[in-house]
Amino acid sequence: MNTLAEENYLKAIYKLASLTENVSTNQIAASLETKASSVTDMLRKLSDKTLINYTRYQGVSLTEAGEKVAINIIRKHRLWEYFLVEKLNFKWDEVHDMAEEMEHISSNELIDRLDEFMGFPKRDPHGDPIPDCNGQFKTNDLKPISALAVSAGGIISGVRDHTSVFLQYLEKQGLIIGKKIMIKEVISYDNTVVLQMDNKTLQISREVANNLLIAI
Amino acid sequence: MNTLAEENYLKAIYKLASLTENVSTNQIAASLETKASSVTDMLRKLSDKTLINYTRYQGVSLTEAGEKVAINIIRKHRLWEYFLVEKLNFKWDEVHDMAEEMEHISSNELIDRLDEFMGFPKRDPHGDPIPDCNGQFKTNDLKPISALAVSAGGIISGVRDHTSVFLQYLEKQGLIIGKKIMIKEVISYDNTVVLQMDNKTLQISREVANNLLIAI
DNA sequence: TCATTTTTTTAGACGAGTCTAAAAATAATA
DNA sequence: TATTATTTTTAGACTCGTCTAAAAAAATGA
Ligand SMILES: [Mn+2]
Ligand SMILES: [Mn+2]
Ligand SMILES: [Mn+2]
Ligand SMILES: [Mn+2]
Repeated sequence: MNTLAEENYLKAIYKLASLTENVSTNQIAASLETKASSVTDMLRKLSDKTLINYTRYQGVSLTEAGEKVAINIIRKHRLWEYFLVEKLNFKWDEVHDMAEEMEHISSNELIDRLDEFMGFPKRDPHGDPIPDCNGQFKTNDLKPISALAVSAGGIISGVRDHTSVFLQYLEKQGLIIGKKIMIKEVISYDNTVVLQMDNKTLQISREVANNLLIAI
Repeated sequence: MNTLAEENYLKAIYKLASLTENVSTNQIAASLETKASSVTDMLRKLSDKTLINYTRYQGVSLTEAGEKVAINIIRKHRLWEYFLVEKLNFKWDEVHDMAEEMEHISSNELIDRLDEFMGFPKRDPHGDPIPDCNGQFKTNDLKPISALAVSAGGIISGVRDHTSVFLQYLEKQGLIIGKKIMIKEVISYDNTVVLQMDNKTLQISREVANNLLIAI
């Protein structure tokens, strides 16, 4: 059907499209750690397969067919992550790279049965919604902690950064999904956020606050 | 580490080596449904990586390193097949092609945890032994039914042909792993084998008898 | 043994996916 | 608006894995 490289491009475009309507060549290159010239080549190929809308210098968007493929890859990624954590007892910071490979296992029958085997989970270990077999899922209506005002609060429900080093830091601080937090203060000097959790006070940097998502 | 193509070549060489000591270029080409010239190219590459012993026109054998890689791929293949049948309720004739993809998932930690999750199974759905995490496994001491004399018998314990069409045929005839059979007669005209199973008599062709393995 | 057949290797090409360097188009700014 | 800076595309090359066609080596057998 589609090659591994094509699938990775479609997924990257899908994720970038949630931020900006039309995705640029350079954005894709940065996201896939490749060169703009390589991206241009691939865009022509994906365009020929009518998986993206592409006109030179104009940026790209996914077609309906392309979006369907992208969502299916994300579905696989998140279900495998869930499997690795819930069934094989990996930690949430260990599963992303493995899922990056497993999301390309082609069989849909397999992934549907995996979904059923695990009881149709709704969220992956990082709080991201898992699309169902028709590609439907609730969009995450989450805000970064950095967007909250003082005395506002909520429940930790997702992360923007899936790297092992970030997730391990959160774990160490006890900042895991499901925890309730409240903003006590934002230090104006460097935007450090002081927050309350479990009757404890702790400080997180602006950068961490940007990458930690709260359900309000 | 090794590419997908390299892994498939190593696995093919390993399987062919169980039949003949030194494996020929043409044998590999046939087994992988590719051309002899492609095989020669890959052999040079695998030789450079010291995964095979290769001298021109002489055929190949795996080095210790190459054999280790091959056994690990087979371990992954069989564990995934077991998973698909035992956990996701696929039938034994449905899992081979999926496992062909899954055997290339790289993480050994993952496969070791999968092994543990399933209780360290010793045989895959087709009766083939599953190597443990050190590559150890009992060699299958099985004979094809066609090698048995009249009035000899045993327990169906493996298959030589993993194609869906063959396995479905066996299933339909009730010739599944664990069943006890006994040879009643071999018809000399075409070597059709008449056998007894569950107080029933049934006939199988020479070809089927060649591909159905018995523990004696 | 020597000619013929078979097997294996080499030579040269191709597509996929990538790269660097340079050109073209677009955006920013003086 | 004209010039400069940035972004994007093109041109040409490379690796990987494959192919066909042809040459070389090995096996067969008259
Ligand atoms: Mn992930
Ligand atoms: Mn995730
Ligand atoms: Mn198999
Ligand atoms: Mn098997």
